[in-house]
Amino acid sequence: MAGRAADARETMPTTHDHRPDESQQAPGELDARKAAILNAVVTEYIGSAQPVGSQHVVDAPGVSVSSATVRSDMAALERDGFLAQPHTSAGRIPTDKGYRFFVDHLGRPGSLDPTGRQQVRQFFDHAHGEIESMLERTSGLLADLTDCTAMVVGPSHDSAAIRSVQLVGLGSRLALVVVVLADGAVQKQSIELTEEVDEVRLADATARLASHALGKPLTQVPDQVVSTGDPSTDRVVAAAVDALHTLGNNEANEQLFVGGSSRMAAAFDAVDTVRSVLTILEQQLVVVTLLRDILDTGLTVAIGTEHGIESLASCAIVVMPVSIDGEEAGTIGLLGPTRMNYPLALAAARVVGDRLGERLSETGR
Amino acid sequence: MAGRAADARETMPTTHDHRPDESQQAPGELDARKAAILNAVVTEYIGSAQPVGSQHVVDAPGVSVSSATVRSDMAALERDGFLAQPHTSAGRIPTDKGYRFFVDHLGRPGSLDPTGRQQVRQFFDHAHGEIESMLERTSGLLADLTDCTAMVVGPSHDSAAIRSVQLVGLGSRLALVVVVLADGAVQKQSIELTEEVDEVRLADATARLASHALGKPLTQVPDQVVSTGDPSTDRVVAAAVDALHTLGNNEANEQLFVGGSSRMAAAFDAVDTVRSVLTILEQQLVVVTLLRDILDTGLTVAIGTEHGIESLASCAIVVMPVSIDGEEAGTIGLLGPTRMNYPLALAAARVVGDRLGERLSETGR
DNA sequence: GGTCAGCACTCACTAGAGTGGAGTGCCAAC
DNA sequence: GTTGGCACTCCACTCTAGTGAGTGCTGACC
Repeated sequence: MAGRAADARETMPTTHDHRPDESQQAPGELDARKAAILNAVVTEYIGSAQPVGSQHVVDAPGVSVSSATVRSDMAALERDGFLAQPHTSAGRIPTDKGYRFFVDHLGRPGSLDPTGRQQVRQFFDHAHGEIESMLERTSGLLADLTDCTAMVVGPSHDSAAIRSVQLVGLGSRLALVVVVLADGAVQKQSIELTEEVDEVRLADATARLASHALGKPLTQVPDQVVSTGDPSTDRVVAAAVDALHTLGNNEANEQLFVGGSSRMAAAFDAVDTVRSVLTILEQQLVVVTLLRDILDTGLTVAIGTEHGIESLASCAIVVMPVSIDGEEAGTIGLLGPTRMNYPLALAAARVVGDRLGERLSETGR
Repeated sequence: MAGRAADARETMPTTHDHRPDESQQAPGELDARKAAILNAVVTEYIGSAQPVGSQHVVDAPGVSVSSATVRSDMAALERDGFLAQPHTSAGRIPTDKGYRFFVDHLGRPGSLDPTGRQQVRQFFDHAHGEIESMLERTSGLLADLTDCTAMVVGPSHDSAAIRSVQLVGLGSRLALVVVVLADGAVQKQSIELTEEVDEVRLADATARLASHALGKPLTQVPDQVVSTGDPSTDRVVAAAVDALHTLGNNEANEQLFVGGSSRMAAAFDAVDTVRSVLTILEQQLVVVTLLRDILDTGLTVAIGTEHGIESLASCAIVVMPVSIDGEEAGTIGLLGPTRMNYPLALAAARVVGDRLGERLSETGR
């Protein structure tokens, strides 16, 4: 049998020879029919989660050949790493590379179905409340639309100017620095005082702090403050400036909202996988970094091992930046199994991202 | 065979007759040995998740009888609803009623193991930062200690007096009401203005608002405000007072932090159960209400269907109020399968709850 | 040379039969 | 009331076909 296989392979090189002529009319490195077959396999597998056999593919558009021919093409696709077989005599399932090709060349841009569009419209028509609760609910919306777990990262406040700063006494030696930024964010940081400070001094300190910090982003508040003349007040101001820097350098600066994490449980049937994915989702910093990394590499979709996180090897992530007035400010992410519905997820992320951006720029500043 | 069973039952009533004499020295409604057997079954089942046979119980403390006698007692416990059999010729597993008896009468108060105590001590020694992040991390600690999902509800701000109130302009017709409460909480609410308002008027409005609202809890700020003399400023103040009421009546007043939700995936092997439990956990309001309901009924532990939520029928919940200076302010909850380790969970909740309360009363006011 | 019907083959999945063992309930005896 | 003994139950496991969806190969056709 080994002999036969070898014979067969000798007649095969033709598969490679024919590429130059056909690759022109086909996307990427695959001829049109192979692309169509890959498309059909991915599409069906996304729907059924079952290995796809050659018979299921013959009726797909662009594939008007017999199942035998499809089989031969599928074998070629497998050799090239686009498809895989769970075991001999089973159908094919797409590999990460197969999904990648699908996303890059095949999946039509796709748009939301009318129900989805309606849902989005309704959501943003009735959107109200503070930005945090809106982002929270947006994550829920996205999860509903795509049946994926949705991650929404709030705008970074790095460049937002301080609009107001105030010192509020809370106890004899405890005060709160409350900052309002130009984008409407409110942040607080408590400071312990080395001595008791009365209301008048706090007011003085607030005034000095304001004249010193107003209009600058948190990170760019200068260290050196002109003295108020009163050393005790000066110490309070210094502590408050420190607090502002702490806030500015806070790495949990961007808030993360995760919606629909329960959908990961439906996506996999191995409880272990579910657990490890949920463990990742619990780590805010990891998730935020992950999304940023993907964006930084210029990707919109990260499939399987393309992002570095091992526990998410059977997942795909769709990311979409949210921009306010052209400026990048926040990120949307969708997490699902590698066999997620990419066209839908991409469409949903795009639409919701755009609308969210518009919405935020209306109210935000 | 049916005949035999009937015969057997005729000789059985003795099981009931003997109760009056023995129930004195035994807790609840069970004689000492049955209680010991139940104890052993629950304890072993919590550890192994496997039905427990009579043989596994004979060596347990308080059970110095043969397996045959144990079987007869187990049969009685089953008749009384404390144990159940997955099928004939299988061991017994505790019913909800069995767990209830265990929790009420058997499980020794129990304390954390040294490692756990160490962990708690370390945590609170190094605890720092704002209350929100501390509660968040507390939920993580609890999850680590108990291997359950932990829920931490922050203090209610219902009775906290307003310590500072301020209006900050954000755009031509947009302003932010920023409130600092006596417990250190900062809340914000944006208000849309019907007309453009300059900084001077905002300052006037802030001053009036302060003299009007300072020292009162959010919900008790009076509607009627003394006029500033300027109708435009008055309108701003009115809108701000409205905003304060909105904040005060916000039902999401108490923040919820959920930690270790991934542990639910490890607790059940049915993916469906995991999904439905996670779905509940996503609904903040439901969870907060649930915890409050359980506390209100005077329970510390709610097992199976004792709380009303159907999707949590295979779960148990441990709740523990957190008090600051004797005043109830927050709740700790632990969610696990009904076969969770109750003594451990109770001990952990108590210790962490106490320490958290102390900690909050130190810094909070 | 690509396409295709035909064919032999592979292998997960299912159903049924058989077996071992953990567990039960009952009973007669102590 | 307790106990050892005994018959019985039924899950869990293994083994054995049998089935069917799927494959790869081949030789013939256009």
